[in-house]
Amino acid sequence: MGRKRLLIKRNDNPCSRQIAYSKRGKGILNKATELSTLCGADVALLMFSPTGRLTSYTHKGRVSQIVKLTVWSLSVFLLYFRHLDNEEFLYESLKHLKYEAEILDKIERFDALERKPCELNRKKYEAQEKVWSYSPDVSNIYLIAEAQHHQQFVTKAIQRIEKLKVM
Amino acid sequence: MGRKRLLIKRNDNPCSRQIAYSKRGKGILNKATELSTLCGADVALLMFSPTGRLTSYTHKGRVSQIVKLTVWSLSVFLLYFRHLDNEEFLYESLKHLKYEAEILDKIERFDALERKPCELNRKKYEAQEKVWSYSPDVSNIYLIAEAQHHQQFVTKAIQRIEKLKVM
DNA sequence: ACTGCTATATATAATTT
DNA sequence: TAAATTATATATAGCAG
Repeated sequence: MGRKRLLIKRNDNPCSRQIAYSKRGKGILNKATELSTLCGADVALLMFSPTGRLTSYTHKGRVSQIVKLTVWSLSVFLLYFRHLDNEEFLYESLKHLKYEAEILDKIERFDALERKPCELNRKKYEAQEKVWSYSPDVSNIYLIAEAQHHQQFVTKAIQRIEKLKVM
Repeated sequence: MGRKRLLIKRNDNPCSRQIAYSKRGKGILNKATELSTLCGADVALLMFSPTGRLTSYTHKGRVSQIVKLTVWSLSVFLLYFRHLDNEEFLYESLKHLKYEAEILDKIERFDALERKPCELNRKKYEAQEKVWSYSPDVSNIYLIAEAQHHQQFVTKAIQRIEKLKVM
């Protein structure tokens, strides 16, 4: 889409790489917005620029809000590891984390069990297909805290489902 | 980009909405891939189709792998709530969750502290800007489990940072 | 739904300001 | 060096099978 046909290979010039990112980033953000409004699709887009800056898009739906919050936590953690030697940065991170924790403290009034959206009771094979179609490759996880975190999450999910199966 | 200029408004025809999603979904997926390879950017893209099917893209980097795994957990949970009345679906979910838990069990050999990538020691204001530029709106979270989950995560992050500040 | 086609709208690489 | 312009490549709306 430019004056020259472009090979999709890593651009080794840091300057033009950043320019390309800036342009294409805006483009894809626009596409995500269009897809979301046009088709009513729940879209979450996360982009870390070559210099590490995060840009994200999510429409106002439920799934994306949760994803956004999760990613925020992760991005803070990753920034923390990148800037371990920067005292002042750590202090700023800390302040922000405390603030977020306070907000999160107030969320407990919501309860998912009051919101069972069973209107989408589709055929069994459809449901199964969905579950199996998403198989994450977990071989590249480096943070032990993350692994444990997810492990706990999945374990709780199992317990919860098992409990509801018995009821 | 079609034969007619299109208003970016919700398409109320379910059939053509699905077709538009199918085409534009592929397009944005391609854009995400290009952005990632061309600019070396860490991109995560998550799209739920109008019928609820998840398509995701992440390059092979660390951040996105974690995000992908997180989102997988969330998507299973959300599907679970949508299909509460479907016994067989629950059983299939359960099988898959158990399998994932086993994989996660084997991840503990990685340790983030051996991988401190301090090469990006930039100016303070840059770091601060990054942290503050991402302010998630947490007002639309409906799952109490999710809120607690994130709260715990953030609390642990605080403790860890405070511990390292003292050292 | 799913391909392929084509006319047209959009995105963007190179260039200029 | 960032923003605007321009020439071209790409994406896709409307069709057809």
